[in-house]
Amino acid sequence: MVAPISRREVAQRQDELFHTHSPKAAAMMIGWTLTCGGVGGRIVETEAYDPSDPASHSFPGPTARNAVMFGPPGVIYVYRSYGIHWCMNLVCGEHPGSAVLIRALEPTHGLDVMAERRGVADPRRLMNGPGNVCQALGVTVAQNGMRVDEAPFVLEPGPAGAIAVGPRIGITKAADVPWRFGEAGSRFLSKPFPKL
DNA sequence: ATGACGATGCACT
DNA sequence: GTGCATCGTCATG
Repeated sequence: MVAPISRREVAQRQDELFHTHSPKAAAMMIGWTLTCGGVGGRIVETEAYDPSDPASHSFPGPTARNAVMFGPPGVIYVYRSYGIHWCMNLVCGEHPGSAVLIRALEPTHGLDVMAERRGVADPRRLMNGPGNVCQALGVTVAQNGMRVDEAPFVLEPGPAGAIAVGPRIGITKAADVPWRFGEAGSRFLSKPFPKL
């Protein structure tokens, strides 16, 4: 066991994260632990979005849906995907309209709860994709705009292995921008990273 | 009022 | 690998 990190240092690291340009923040977040209501795990896959990026929800400017992306950093932006799934981002960056999509977690907390919510038992399938992450954590639009550093959320730094980088998934615009990040070799990724 | 689209996941081949 | 469910959001009339 490692000595627990102080409350003050957590706040310091969070503040740094919240104010880092999203592609760098997305890489920094790998290995951090995210839970909601005591349920969650280690972040192993993220994607960065930025207002200058045609693939970003913030690209067209503020609307009712993306409003929280343009507010203060450190809050959760939740949107509905394909009419079915919820996906969550952490708003963070050097300027408004930047966020990091949480794509996959390695389950560490509340495995039983997640298995029931997801309807699957395999730990590798609990949070392997942004829609599944939200289903496992119980996150919906009801959490849109909530701070990630306050209940029911907990976000704490943690160690990570080598970081893999690649193109983002499921987008057609700016599909070549390498703003997908993950823990290399993790068994909990939504998809493997393309080899170099 | 209406239509096109999508930062997905799952069933199926 | 392909097909598709399903609906909020936004652009248009």
